[in-house]
Amino acid sequence: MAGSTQSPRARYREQTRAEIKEIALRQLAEGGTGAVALTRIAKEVGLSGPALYRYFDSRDALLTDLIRDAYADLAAAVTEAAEALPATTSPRARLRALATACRNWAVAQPHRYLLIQGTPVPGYSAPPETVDSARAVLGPFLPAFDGAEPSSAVRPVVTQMKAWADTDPPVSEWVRLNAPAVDQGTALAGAMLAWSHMHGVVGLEVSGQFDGMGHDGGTLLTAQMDSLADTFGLA
Amino acid sequence: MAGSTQSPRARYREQTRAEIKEIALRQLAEGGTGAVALTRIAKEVGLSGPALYRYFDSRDALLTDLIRDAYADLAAAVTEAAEALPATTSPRARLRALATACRNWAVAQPHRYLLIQGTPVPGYSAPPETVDSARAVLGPFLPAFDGAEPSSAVRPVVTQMKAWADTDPPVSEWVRLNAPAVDQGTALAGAMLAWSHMHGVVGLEVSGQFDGMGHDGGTLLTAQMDSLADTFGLA
DNA sequence: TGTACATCAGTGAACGCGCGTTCACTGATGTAC
DNA sequence: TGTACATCAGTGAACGCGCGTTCACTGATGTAC
Repeated sequence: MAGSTQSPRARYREQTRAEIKEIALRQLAEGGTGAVALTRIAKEVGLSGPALYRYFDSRDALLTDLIRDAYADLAAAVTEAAEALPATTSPRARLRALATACRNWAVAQPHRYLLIQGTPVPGYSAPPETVDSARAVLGPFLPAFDGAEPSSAVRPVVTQMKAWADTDPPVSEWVRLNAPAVDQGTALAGAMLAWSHMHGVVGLEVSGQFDGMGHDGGTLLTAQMDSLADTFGLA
Repeated sequence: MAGSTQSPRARYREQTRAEIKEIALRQLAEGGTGAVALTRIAKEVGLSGPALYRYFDSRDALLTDLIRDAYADLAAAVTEAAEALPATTSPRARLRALATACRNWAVAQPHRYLLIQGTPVPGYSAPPETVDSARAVLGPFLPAFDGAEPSSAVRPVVTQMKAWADTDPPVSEWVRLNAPAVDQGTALAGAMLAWSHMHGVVGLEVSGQFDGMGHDGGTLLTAQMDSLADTFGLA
């Protein structure tokens, strides 16, 4: 809607911006953050170097955009997966489905996953909206812990998360919005553990640590989600 | 012993090599892999740029050394922790202790952890001995799964690991050496899961993702190890 | 509908930088007889 | 113990590179009256 009312100039501008980002992503995939170079991007788009500064204030601004996009994209993938679940889906199946959606996204585009979850880009500080995006990714996990009864092993985590929610109103609010009926400490602990499991598997997989092990990250992740469900006494 | 028979020249040489690496590590800590620059290292050691080539064939050779050292160091930390355990230590306590040793090492020197487990260095291919080092880190985890009875959640992983051991003799041999009495699939699955849990927590922690969450990686990791013990029915 | 002006995309030249690496060479330290 | 030679650490100059970014400028596209 906003798109169709755009002036031709603005539309063209958006198009070029998109093309620039696309090439930047390809460079990222090929050689990591350090390989994203304005000069070479310009050459590929068919522009002179300085022209890029009409579209991005600096190299950092471009990277920021890529990071923001990646977060939003991952969040969208998870949200979409959550919305595709029938209302009758068991918590266990929900965990599986969401975690798998995350992993699929990451494995399909490792460079983007590494961009947001990997080694922090040196000298670069993430925009504050990153926190919101991380929440958008994790939000759909929260309601899976409805009626959970955490085992003694994870109870310290529940306690710590409860304390966090109690002292950080936005967090508490976020949990309430996504999972109104669930104990806050339990929901947060569950989501936290799910996140950590996810990153454990995907992080290793994406860094190529499983290569030549005749071994599949999907099996590992599913198993971890299943035992997470067990740990929280979920159906 | 070998050290004391070294000629003065050789000793001096080793000393300079060590100094170079030390500075490289500091650069790594300050600005990531990309910040490791021979030119600046030389200046800090008080040598001219080309002189560094007497000590390392190239920048890549230096990085290789750093990676090898880091692996060896981490492996040593874990091994040491394993040897400090009394013979009567419960499997559960063993898992906790080893995982904590890993985490302590990583948290104390995040840049080195990121060097070996983080985003792969672009254009750099790891030396094959890396596999051995990874095994040295994971080896001490294997005997913890003596007498384990894996829950149904992780049984698919056990099956997959069993298949791996059956088709990869060196792996099978490695498991047998570290945990002769344990079912190979079970031991491998346990170590794999422990590794993944470890990386999940430490990877997020080291990338600063837990900042401002009033929340501690140690609690999370301990909880994960405890539930891993539960999942495998360990005492 | 035409004109005057403002906005915007894009250019080429230039700056300054630090990088990895090669080369021909010097002087000190070790080694063999 | 002395001498001849080989090895090694280190130097300064130089190469070529690509990088991010600034600047003054041109020409096209939009906008207001």
